Amino acid sequence: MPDRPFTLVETLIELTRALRAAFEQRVERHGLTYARARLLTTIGRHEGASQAELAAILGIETPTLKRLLDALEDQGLAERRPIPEDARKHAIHLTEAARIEPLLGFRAEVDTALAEGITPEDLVVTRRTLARMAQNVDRLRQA
Amino acid sequence: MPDRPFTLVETLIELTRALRAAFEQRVERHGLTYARARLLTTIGRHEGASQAELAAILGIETPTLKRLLDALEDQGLAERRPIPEDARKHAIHLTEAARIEPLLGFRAEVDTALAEGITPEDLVVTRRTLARMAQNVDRLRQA
DNA sequence: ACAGTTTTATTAGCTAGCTAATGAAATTTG
DNA sequence: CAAATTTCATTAGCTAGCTAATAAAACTGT
Repeated sequence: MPDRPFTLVETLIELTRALRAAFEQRVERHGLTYARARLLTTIGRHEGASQAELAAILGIETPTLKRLLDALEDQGLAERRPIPEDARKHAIHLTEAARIEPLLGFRAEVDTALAEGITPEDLVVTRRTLARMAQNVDRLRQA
Repeated sequence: MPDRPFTLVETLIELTRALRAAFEQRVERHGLTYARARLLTTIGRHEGASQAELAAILGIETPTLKRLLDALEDQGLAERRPIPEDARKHAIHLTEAARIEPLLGFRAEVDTALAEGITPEDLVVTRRTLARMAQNVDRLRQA
C-alpha cells in the first residue's frame, strides 16, 4: 500500500490503530468502546477508587477519565458516590447492570490472537524491546 | 504505575501514544503536528498526487486527509490545483513556503533514538513480530 | 491561626482518527 | 445510448486523547 517501508514509529501507530479497531468490534455489541470497556473493567477491579486513581491506573488524564465515566454513568453502568473523608472525591462503583465478565475474556482473546504464529521466544524478545523503547521514548521526551 | 502488567494491546497503545507525543514535540516548533508533518512530507514526495492517493499512501480515510490538508492550506504550506482530466480531482502541491527538509530528519532521528540500546538482532525479531501481528489483526477484524 | 501549596474534579478547547451519507463527475454495463 | 455503478471530495457527527485553566477542598509550614 504505502510506497516505502514505514518507519518503526509509523508501523507501531498503524498496528495499534488496527488493534484498537479490532477490540472495538468485540465490545460494540455490549454498547461499549475500547476506552469505555477498559474503564469499566478497571472499576470492577478497583471498586471504590477515586477518579484520579483510576486515571493513574489507566495512564490517562483526568479530563479524559471524566468524560469516559460520564458516558458509563449515562449508560447506567457506573456511578459516583460521595465519601465522608474528602468532599472533593467520589468513590466510583459499578452498578448492578454492569456485566464485565465477557469483557475480561476479550482482553485475553485479542492478546492470544495477536500472538498467533509467533514463537514464545520471539514474543519475549518483542516484549523486552517494547519495554526498552518505552524507556527510550521517555528520554526522548525530556530532551 | 498500573497495578498489573498491561496486555500486549495496552503496551502497544501506550507506547505509540508516547511516541506520537515525542514526535509532536519535535515538529511543534515548525507549527505542525505529527499528522500534519506526515502529510506535508508525503506531499513533498508525491507532488501532484490526488487526495485519494495521499490518503491511501498514509493509510487514513479521506475525510481525515481533507481536514489535515485544509489545515496545511490555511498555513500556506500546501495547495489544491485543479486538473484538466478530471473535474473531481485536485493535484496537491507544496507551496514555496513549505520547508520539509528538517521534518525528514526528524523521522530518522526518532527512529534511531527509539532503537537505542536494542541489538540489531532484537530489532529484526521485533519488526518481524510486529508484521505478523499486523496480519493477525487483519484476520481478527474479519472474523 | 493563617497564608501558601497541593490535590481533586471540572471546564474549555484543540487534535486526529473513524463511519455514514451525499452530490457530482466519470466509468462501466447491457 | 441510457441506466447503473464507481470514484472523488465533502459534510456531519462521533470518539478519545491532550493541555491550560479554574474553583474548592485539603494539607503544609511558620
